[in-house]
Amino acid sequence: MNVMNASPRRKELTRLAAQLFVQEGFDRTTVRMLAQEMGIKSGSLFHHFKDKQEILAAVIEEGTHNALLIARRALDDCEDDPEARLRAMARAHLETLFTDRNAHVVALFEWRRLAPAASAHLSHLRDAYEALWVAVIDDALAAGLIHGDRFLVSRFVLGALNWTVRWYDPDGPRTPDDLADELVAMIMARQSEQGDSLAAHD
Amino acid sequence: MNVMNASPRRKELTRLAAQLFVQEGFDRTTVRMLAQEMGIKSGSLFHHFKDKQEILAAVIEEGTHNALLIARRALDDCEDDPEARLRAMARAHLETLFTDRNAHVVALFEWRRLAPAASAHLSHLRDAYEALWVAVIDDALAAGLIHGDRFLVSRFVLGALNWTVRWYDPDGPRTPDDLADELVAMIMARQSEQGDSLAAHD
DNA sequence: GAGGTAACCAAGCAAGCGCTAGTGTGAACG
DNA sequence: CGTTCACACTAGCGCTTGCTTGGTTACCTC
Repeated sequence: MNVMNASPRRKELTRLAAQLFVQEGFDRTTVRMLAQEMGIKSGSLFHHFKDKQEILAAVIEEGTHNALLIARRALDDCEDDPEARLRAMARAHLETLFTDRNAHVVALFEWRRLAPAASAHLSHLRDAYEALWVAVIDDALAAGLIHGDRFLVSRFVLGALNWTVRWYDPDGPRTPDDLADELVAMIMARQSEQGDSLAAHD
Repeated sequence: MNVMNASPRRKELTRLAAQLFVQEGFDRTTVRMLAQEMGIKSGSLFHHFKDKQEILAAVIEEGTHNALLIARRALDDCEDDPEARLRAMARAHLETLFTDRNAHVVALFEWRRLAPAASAHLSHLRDAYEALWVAVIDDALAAGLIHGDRFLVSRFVLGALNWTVRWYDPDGPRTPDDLADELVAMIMARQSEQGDSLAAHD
């Protein structure tokens, strides 16, 4: 049922489903389209998933689970000052957003299609992830690195980051890390010389 | 066909459609649901709109049209310095986002459901709106009010603003103007309460 | 080689979908 | 008074939807 005990086959099917959900949207993706993409017939799909809803839940769970892992690892690996942690979180967010892009686009834009039960379960995963952000933002505020309302700042930052999936071009000149650094530079009260040179570079 | 020569009845129907599209999503909203909400039978709907697509286009056109009007008025009415203009745009954006919330949520999250023809037509409206933003951001950059890449800054700001529809509670303690002011404060290089010296650079 | 199991298929059902055709009605207009 | 027109209705067509059913393989285990 959950992301841990999924068969390899199911994982692969989940990946393909995520791709289709992004291309077409959840509602317009039919079980027949899913089956065809997977190289099986539509009836066989229900051997792997109870119903279409469960496919959506699997996609979102996989993505959110990975985001949590990547963010935790990034925080563990980075230096222990507020600026480094803030930058690490922003980088980790964009890294997972674009390596696991399909799953995250689905999580961001098709969440409401989840049945209430699945939504409740997955909310915990998402809350755990957001808690990491809030902690990092709080530290940055306490250190005077940024200022403003903790709630608003975190929402604005997450909004700016999440919205990148609507315009960012991975084939363009900018790396996800460039974006993360630029965003951190933008919101920092006291711009460092490094922030300026980053902004000028291109 | 367009937002100018629409009958009052059609405008009212468009408003109701926007509400349903937000509640259920475009794909899950059936013509029967729309008709019931409007107090007519499903067949009668096609007297007012050519097809379901046209309803979506009408909703989005109405919303984008209003956004453009409000933004232009806000820029006309405000003082002529970069900071005031930046603040005015942010306020106008949130004002239209929440007075016309349904239409804008549809425009933001159901744009892809538009048929190519309608999408092409409405893109011009949206581009005109974004051009206002780019001009204001450019002025703010030139004045040293903010710094960073003009492209990235505008994307980040619009992302942060647009994402508010996902979390902002109109019944909460904060007004849209509060949000706008806080966002502008967050990205401004020179915070008022902090006599930071950075006029030297750039 | 018997039994179990994971993976698949063919066929199709019941419900719901967008949309059309043809008709009725009351108000407006010459 | 007759015509027109906006607006609504009834009835249903043709198609697609998510999902079920009953059965068939291929492989693993004892």
